[in-house]
Amino acid sequence: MLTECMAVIAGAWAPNVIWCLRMGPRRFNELRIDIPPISAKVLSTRLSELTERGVVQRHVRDTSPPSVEYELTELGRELLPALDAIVKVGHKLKARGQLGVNN
Amino acid sequence: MLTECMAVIAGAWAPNVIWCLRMGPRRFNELRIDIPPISAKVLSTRLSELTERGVVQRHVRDTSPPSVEYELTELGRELLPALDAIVKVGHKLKARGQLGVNN
DNA sequence: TAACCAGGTTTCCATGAGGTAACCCAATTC
DNA sequence: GAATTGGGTTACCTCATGGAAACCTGGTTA
Repeated sequence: MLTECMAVIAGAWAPNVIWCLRMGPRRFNELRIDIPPISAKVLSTRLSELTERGVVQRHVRDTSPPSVEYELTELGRELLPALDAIVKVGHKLKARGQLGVNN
Repeated sequence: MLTECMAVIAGAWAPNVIWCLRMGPRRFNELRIDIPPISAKVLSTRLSELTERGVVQRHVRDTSPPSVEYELTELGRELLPALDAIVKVGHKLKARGQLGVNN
């Protein structure tokens, strides 16, 4: 049950993608810049998974060359408070010097 | 930043362990029963990581044979609303037939 | 004296997710 | 006609992670 639900945000960089989209729509290459270590392969995989899961929407705008925008769905936006809560705990732990991660 | 904070709940079954501890202290072998597919190795790894991160506390009770209880710290309990939020979204997606996971 | 318990630890192995880098396509600009 | 741009896809490799199963330790009971 929990396992199943956690699958919504599973996969490398998935939470980051959701997080970057919280401010509004973003294009493929913008996301690559927002999340520097992500590769095109993984970003595209993650975006299609998240789209398939109904968390993200893909819009193709008929410009030339066509540009593609990704944005959170309403349901996707419901994940933001969850990520927020995790970030808060993360900060507290960091303040205590626990949580020894790099970036 | 987010990446760093997400590390708090990283590793297989980590969210499940936290989730199982939400009702109160639990012993090693109880957790193995609560989360059937977890192996002793992974459970013990996860418990020590979570303890190190300050999310879980380990109590050895001087019985014979000594029993060990694990319980959420105050900080650990702050993760519960986050997991809750994710579960809620998971349920909505499931109701829509998206999210094709097994268990 | 042998077996049993809790609470792990150790060894070994396979797998699959992620990283790198090269490539693709069509339209546009130089 | 060559290069660029956006938005990817493909092929290949690697290495960390998790699973399985055996083992350990010290006290207890049969």
